[in-house]
Amino acid sequence: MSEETTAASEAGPASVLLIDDHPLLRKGVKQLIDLEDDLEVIAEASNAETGVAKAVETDPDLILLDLNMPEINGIETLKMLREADVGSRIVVFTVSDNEEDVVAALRAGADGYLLKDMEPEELLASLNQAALGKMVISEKLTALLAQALQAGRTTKSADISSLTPRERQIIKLIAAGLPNKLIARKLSITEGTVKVHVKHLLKKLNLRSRVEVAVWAVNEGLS
Amino acid sequence: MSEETTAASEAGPASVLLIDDHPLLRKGVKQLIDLEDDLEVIAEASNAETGVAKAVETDPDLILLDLNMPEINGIETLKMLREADVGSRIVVFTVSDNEEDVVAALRAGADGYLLKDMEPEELLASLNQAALGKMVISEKLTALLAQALQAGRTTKSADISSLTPRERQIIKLIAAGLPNKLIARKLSITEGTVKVHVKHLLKKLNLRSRVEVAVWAVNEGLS
DNA sequence: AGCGAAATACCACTTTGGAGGTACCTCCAG
DNA sequence: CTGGAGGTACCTCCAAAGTGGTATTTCGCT
Repeated sequence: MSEETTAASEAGPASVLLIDDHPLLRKGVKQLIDLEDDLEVIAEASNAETGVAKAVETDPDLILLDLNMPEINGIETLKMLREADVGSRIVVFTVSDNEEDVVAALRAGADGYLLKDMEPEELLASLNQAALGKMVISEKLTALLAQALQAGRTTKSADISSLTPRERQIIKLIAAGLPNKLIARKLSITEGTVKVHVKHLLKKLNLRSRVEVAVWAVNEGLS
Repeated sequence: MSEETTAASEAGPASVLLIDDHPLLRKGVKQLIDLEDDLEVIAEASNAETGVAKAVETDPDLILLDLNMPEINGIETLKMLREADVGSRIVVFTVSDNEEDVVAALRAGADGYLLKDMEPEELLASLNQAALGKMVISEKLTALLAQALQAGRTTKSADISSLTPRERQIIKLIAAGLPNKLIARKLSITEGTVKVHVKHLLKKLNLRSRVEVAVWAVNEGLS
């Protein structure tokens, strides 16, 4: 194997699905893309639901996704797409150069993040790259990203001082690799309660799993 | 609440379950324990199965567990006890001062590790401590333990050189906090396959969860 | 006296993770 | 050319993790 199995490419031009609630912009992008032999818009959608449906239906190579949509925003849509096991490359295409959006999108599994104020040629070049599997990010954002990643920061990211004593105690045990059950045993509380603390920890530190908590703690020196 | 809920103590002497395939030794220990007002042997077992059964049945405060038993060894028994959600303090009582055994026992959730060549008075003192929730370890072992923990080592612990390229690739992603699904996406393989690699990783590194793998990797500098 | 944060507990539920097993393919060494 | 190692996939099954609630107690601060 090694082909056919993962991406749905090979053969002709790479198929593109546009998801954007702005018809005019879709039209413009479509025209632009159709100038390119290697890319072809095979479907469009103006909201999350139909977007996901079309994605599942057409399994495109690339999905261009707007962030600012009514009702269900782009990040949610992104998650929905991934939930639906859409394997397509997903590139966020938006006006927002807000750090939180960028980080959230990449976190949610975006394969690229492009700003709508790009030059058309740049956009095409980026989309081609994306279709080939490269992660594409607008240059304007690289500095911002570097900064965000640097401090291990992602969005605001609180620090250890915002944690309660109990939480600090538990984070160390997580970093020691203990499962909730053992943490509970060690602290003589129920596993359910440990879960509550872990939940709060994840919330406060803006992390997504105990693994991230453990890594964070280790890097933070919470040995 | 705050009492009654966690340990099953209060009231009279702490109840003790002996699990050891050596009847004579059981008898000796029982006599010794019965000299102590604060401890009482309420059951005995000569193998894993009946040991677990009695533990579930009597929910003792303390379980004294021999490691060298036929058929199912002590470590397995220990795991079975924890599986069965036996909340009792479990103290391993054995002749083995082998590092692997000690580490494995503590890993498996033992609350103590005592050597059979202890002085009777020491044993009693230790058991009392254990019944009160203290972790008890024979002094002879402390040096060994310190050494084992020091290098993050636990048992022999293989190193990164024993991993295949694919495994090395995956361990980094685990350390980045990615769940299997995202790792699969990133490597363009199925989640099932990722699980296989993770399984092998756990086996090779002798770790018990992806959290431990992540911590190990971070400490190892696999950023 | 009253309020709010922290800690605890429980419950129902969904999603991940991990174990164990089979199977197929490729590449390389013996 | 046979066999093993590595990689991939798929399967079932069960445990662990996480989410969303509600609720109680304790403690410290107005």
